[in-house]
Amino acid sequence: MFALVDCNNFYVSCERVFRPDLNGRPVVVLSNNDGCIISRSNEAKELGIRMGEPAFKIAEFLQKNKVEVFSSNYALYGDLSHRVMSTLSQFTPELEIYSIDEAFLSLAGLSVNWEEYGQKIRATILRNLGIPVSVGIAPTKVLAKVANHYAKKAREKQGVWVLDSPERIEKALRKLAVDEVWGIGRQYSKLLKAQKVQTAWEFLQLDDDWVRRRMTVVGLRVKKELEGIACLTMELIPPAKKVICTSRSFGTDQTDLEPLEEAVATYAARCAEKLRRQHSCAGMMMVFLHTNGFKEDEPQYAKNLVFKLPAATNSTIELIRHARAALRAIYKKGYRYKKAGVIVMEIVSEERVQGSLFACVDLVKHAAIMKQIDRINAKYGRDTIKIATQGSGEKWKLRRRKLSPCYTTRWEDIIKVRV
DNA sequence: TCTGGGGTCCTAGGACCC
DNA sequence: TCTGGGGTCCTAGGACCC
Repeated sequence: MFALVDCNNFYVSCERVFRPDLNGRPVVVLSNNDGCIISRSNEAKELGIRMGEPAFKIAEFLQKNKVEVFSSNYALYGDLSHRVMSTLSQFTPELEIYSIDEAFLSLAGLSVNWEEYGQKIRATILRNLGIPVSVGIAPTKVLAKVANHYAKKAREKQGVWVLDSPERIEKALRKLAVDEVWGIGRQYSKLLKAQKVQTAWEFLQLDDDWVRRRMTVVGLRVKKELEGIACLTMELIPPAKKVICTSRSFGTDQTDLEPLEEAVATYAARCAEKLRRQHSCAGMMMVFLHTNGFKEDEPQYAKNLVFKLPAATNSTIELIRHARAALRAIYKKGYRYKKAGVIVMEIVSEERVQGSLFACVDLVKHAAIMKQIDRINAKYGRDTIKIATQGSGEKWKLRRRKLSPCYTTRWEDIIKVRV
């Protein structure tokens, strides 16, 4: 058996942990740059606020309905996510952290009452962290997702749903719209609806060959999982990333080269940090920038440059140097830029870097410097030491007007209790 | 004024190898 | 006279997830 534990309205729930006065009220969290709605409390959902809705379009509505609005605070969400996962690890030797707010637990070999076990998980997370979660328990991962879906919907079940018999599974799948199934997105549900398939149960009645042909092995795997045949296994150790991307929209449009250089240098530095964290080096890089495609009346320009690095590296200094050169090659004066980004590819393990016969920088020396920089920044905070090109971000940094304090990760932001 | 950011996997087809 | 068999790598495009 597998359990899928999913935090309810995670970002909103994180904000509420430190603002209990917001319980029972409509609350939303915005994406980076205060762009779109990406998390909604139940009350906000009931008001009809849609996922992904641009915030400026409904600004008036939000105000009128007294919706509490927050900018994304990833430092807070990331930290609380860690704590949730560490609490979950008490319930199983096999935990797969699937995303910032979800995890699969293998319950293999456990002989307990599933319902009670789910309730225990839920109560523990709620007590330790103040975050409500839903628990779905079933024989395969896809079915655990289905169970979780029902756990969220049926409030009388108090957040736990178990699918442990063919009868229960059939009943659940007959009522489940096919596009709610994990792995069936917009395109496949369109394809399925053209075949008169509306529910997950009807999907199961399709011919395996047809599914394989039209939806590849991925679709067939989903079908088998729904039939109760486990095809997906637990991924206990997160595999190293094959591509790493850091990109942001700017708080305000940028025209000059200099702030763009700062931004791109900062993104390159973040990529370098991510590479070092997974003990990898990148052999290829892409730098891109573009104007705001939504502003149809303004001149548009978008360009990217992909190139091989002379030797695979995770040195901030090296990556910034190359990213900067690339930016200069694609930058054109006279446009209002909205977004830029750095992507690193051809990622290899640190130990398996192929040296370059013509290398003109000493990457071994760089590695030693990076190690010290990481150590200092880990202790004293990000960018305590940084490369000068990164600048201060004064001109281009994210808009985050409604940012909450970093209650759990900054000394100055810790809540003070008066006795 | 204003529209997020970061990933994975699979397939088909072409070029090329022995 | 006849037109094998087995394979890799790369790219573009399409699907999906949170």
